[in-house]
Amino acid sequence: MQPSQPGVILKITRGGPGTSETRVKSGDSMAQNKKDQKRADKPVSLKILADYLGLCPATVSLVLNNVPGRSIPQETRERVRAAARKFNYQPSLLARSLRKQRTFTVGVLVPELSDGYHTMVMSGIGDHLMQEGYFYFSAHHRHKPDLVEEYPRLLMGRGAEGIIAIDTALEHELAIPVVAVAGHKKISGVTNVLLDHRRAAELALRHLHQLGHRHIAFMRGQPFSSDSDTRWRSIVAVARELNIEIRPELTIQLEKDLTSPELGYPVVQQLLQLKRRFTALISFNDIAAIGAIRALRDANLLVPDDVSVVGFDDIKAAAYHNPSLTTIRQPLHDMGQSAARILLQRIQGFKDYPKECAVPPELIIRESTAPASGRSR
Amino acid sequence: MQPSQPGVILKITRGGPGTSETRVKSGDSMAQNKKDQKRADKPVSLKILADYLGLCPATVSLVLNNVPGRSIPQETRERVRAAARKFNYQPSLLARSLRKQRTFTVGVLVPELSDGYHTMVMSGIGDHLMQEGYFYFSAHHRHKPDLVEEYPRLLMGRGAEGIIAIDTALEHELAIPVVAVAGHKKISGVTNVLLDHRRAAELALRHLHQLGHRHIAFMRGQPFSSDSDTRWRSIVAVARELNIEIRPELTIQLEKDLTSPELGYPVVQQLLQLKRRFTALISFNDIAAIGAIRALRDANLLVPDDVSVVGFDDIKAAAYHNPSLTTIRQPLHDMGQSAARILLQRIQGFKDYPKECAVPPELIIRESTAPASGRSR
DNA sequence: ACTCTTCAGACAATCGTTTGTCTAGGGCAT
DNA sequence: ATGCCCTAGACAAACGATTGTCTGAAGAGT
Repeated sequence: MQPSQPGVILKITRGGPGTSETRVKSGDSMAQNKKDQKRADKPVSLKILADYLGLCPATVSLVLNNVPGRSIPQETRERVRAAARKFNYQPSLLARSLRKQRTFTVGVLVPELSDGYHTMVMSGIGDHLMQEGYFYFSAHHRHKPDLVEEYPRLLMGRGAEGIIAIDTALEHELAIPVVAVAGHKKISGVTNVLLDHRRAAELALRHLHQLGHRHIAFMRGQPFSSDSDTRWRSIVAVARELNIEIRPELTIQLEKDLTSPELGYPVVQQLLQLKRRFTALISFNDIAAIGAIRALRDANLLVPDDVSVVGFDDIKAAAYHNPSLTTIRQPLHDMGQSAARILLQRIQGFKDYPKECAVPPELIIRESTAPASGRSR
Repeated sequence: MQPSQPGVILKITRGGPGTSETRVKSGDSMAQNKKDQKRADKPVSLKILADYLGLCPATVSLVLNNVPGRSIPQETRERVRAAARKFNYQPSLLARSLRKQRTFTVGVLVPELSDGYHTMVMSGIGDHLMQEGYFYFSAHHRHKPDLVEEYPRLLMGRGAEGIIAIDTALEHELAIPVVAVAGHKKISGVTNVLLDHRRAAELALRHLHQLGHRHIAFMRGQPFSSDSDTRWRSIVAVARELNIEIRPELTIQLEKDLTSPELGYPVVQQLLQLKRRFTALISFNDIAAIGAIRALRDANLLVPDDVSVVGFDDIKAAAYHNPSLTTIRQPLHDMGQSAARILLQRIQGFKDYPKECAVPPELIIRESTAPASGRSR
């Protein structure tokens, strides 16, 4: 039994055979009698606990970790556990990591923290990692190449056992497993989790084509966005098959590094100034689509009556925008989870990991698309 | 000069007086002659570097850290630095942290990873922390009390030197500095960064009052949301001063734990079924406001013609919604930055930290509010 | 009474750094 | 030639945990 001893932190309960000093850590003068250990100057370590119990740190460690194959009587085990509870002992993951060469930590590289796309992926990642007992550092780089280069190194220095890179242009192989979400470059040691863009292009173009749209404007993503290129090439390929013409003068290009709808507004304004006829617009993503719709509306064009708009991603706002967005859903949360799952498998030494994991998109039809009316510009 | 030696990793360049073994780490059999150390089984440590240089680890550490007051000739310094570069030496922050008892790591506690409010605060936090050379663990708890209790302990075990809690109901004091964003409970050792809710209520109510609204519906936040209570009390107080009546039958209460506009939709639907006249709605936040607007529209009510809606937060979607939202802006990014700044000050031992840091809200007038027309319900 | 097992736990090395102290040797002045 | 100081590093002890090996004592068996 361990009666609580207010005012005294360390006390040898039973003198051990060898070490029977009442060693009191230097920090713990008797001035420390405020409360039990509330204002803990330092968290209590294994050694402190061991001294208190009259045992050696190793033994305490064995008990608390339930190491099998060690003979320690039940009574002692309980004494140890009681003391651990009493002092609210929390093992130092730092020390443990150093010793075991395992940190249960990964690094997550992301361009931006407050963007819908990235945060939905991150929530999938976070869910899986926390569930599996891992923690993660997130580092945002805003597409700055020097940071993209530097952060993986720093993360490794902090013990990251693997890295998940979201929409990030990694340049080369790393010494630890890497999973890239929306990564297109083939790099040795990097698993790419990405959308089936071919299928996505089919869904979007077929939908518009079936609605009778023949004059379609296209918005290309920013050069630094990983998906831009692949998505565009898929669109071009599918358009050819469907005999849909892609006109250069109806093709606009995002440039700015924004995560607000402001992204899509000016480019669509410019498009409108050309006065070319089009009845539909395929936007690079939902955020830009919202900006595009605003630009159309400001030009007295109704969506979908005059122009149909298809978004991409299906971020949360898409369903509640006015008009609600027809969009190509990426299962972002799932993609994050898959990325985390694959990464942990690789960390745990699973060799036959996939080099690539393609997930299927889904067409979500809402209000922003309608049959081509013919009266539009 | 250090000619590169492909195929040989460790080589004593100059025999030191005492230790002149060509000690090769067990892992580095001569099978490892693929490339220099690309597929690094293990990152190169100070000891490996020291063996290679014929120095002792301590000396190498002294050089690389530029420790002042140590006499080491320039030539040696350069030799050391060249080797560090060559092997791409990255010090283990783990080991360093253990030794120096400083981790340059903080923990961020957040209910949800993919919510506009939280992520905007996080981006402010992230900006400041990274800029100051800190990394952070984020942990999301979805308002589950056991996780809210557990995560701070785990974070401390991982060496977090401080914690930032966003919209999180902490219960008690911790042994490390804590800054709460939108925390209202007064807890010893916790600095609260919060909005001036009194001022916010004034801005919202005055605005509607000046537009002629007299029948105003109010939406209260979820009980688990930190701001709910304070915000509501401020509204009640200001309403009394302005002689605005708060009718129970026009007061609705959010319950669900959602971060999508779905949050506000059903409660407003229910409100509409009561068929009570109101010309304006003050929403708990922008997300719920978007859902509310959708509910109004589905009931054939126009915003702002029939009902004016005021949001709260000014998330990015607010400006681009249709109609764009009149809202009370919280400087979320700034609040995150302030929280991080205060936390780091406290970690660095700054004693006279504020117990509270109130930031001013701002009224952003957009399209969702208009003069009361009288023709509304 | 003697040996052999087993039990309960101590001991020590280790993970990769940092940092206070110590020393061998060289150069200098006397 | 002697003593002293300085230089350039080595040495060792941490930090807090884990883990393989070792030992003293008690108990069992003959």
